[in-house]
Amino acid sequence: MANAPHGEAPLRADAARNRERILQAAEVVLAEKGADASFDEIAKRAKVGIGTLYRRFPTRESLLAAISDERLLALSRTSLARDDRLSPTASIRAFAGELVDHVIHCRGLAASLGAVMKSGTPGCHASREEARRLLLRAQDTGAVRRDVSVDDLVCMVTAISLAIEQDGTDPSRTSHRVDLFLDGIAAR
Amino acid sequence: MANAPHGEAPLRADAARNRERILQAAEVVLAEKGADASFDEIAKRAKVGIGTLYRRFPTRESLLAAISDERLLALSRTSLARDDRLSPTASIRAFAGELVDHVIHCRGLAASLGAVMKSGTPGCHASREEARRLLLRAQDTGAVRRDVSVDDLVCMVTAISLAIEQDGTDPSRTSHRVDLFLDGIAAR
DNA sequence: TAAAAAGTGGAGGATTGCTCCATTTACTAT
DNA sequence: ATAGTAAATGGAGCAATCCTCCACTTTTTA
Repeated sequence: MANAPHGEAPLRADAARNRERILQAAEVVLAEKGADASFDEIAKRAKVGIGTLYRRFPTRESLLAAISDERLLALSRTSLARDDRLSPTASIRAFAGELVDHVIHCRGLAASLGAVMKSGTPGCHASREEARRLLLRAQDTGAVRRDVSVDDLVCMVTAISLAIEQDGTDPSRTSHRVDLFLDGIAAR
Repeated sequence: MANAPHGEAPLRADAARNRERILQAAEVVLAEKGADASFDEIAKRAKVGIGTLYRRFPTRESLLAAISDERLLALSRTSLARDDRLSPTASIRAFAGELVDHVIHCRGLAASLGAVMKSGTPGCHASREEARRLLLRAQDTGAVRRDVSVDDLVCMVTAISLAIEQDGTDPSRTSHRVDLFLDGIAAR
């Protein structure tokens, strides 16, 4: 587990410890109360002053990004690792499905997924890169239209997740929807 | 212009007047500051006490639904009226495109579109009905897959609108995107 | 071990959400 | 017309949350 902000200077020992405490607390609180849980509560649970929380994670988005980071990194790696076993389209399908699963798991993340994915955290960056790679591969083999972008893909994932979160769509419809969207971007 | 809540007892004259004022103010403020604009500001602009606003629209969603209502009703009617002039697929395309336009116009509506459409307001209800009708017709002529639901369609509209709202995609690409996704639900 | 750098906590000002109820206004029945 | 009543109003005010700021503490460095 990385105890440093991906950005620059390494943290002082106590700061790194606190950062970790915050992330753990945040994960619990967010899973419990959704992505708009109060920062005060997170700080309290982490036994850290509110100031410390803000210093480390100036925006809600940066906190969400940090929490998602490891998972996204793992997702990207397994995706990369398996794609010689799957067709380009099937790879995208799998990756998108797993992404939805993660977003659903962090209740409320959906609404800010787009911003989070652009946050530059290693995992977020890696997963955007992986999405790009998947799309390019599929486009090169002629399976997907040329005019589809990574952002289009992220938007799909967002919309599917939102639907599940908000109007209580049955999560089992996820893969059906992913299919629909993917057929939409398929070349023909 | 309906001056009554769709639900029950008709409003008193002054209340109806105020309701209308609120809706007009809300439309302006929401278009200006997005769907999470403060209720206080809306009340102030409508020259109405905050209490009045809450009495009439207890939730943000109910306000959004009321604002969308007339427009959605109109959309449904024109859609119904023109469908002998358009192919089933073209009808859906047109309807979906107009829906996206409306959602874009109410900045921030996209994220709660699903919930709003289920609110039961006459316009929201009518447009869901119209969507259902369009889908069924297209499915009966074999133009669209059997496994596509109204909610799937709403989800797509959400995705397209989100894409435009969030990463500032050029709205002129809307119809292109609608095409993209409609191809996805086409039978083949 | 002392100076410098980094980090901390939480008080507090600002904003917003929402409730509550004394007062005002519109309807209704006579 | 008018009195009675039911509906509607406005905004004070409490609670929750956001986020900044800075006097103080802890770690690192030389």
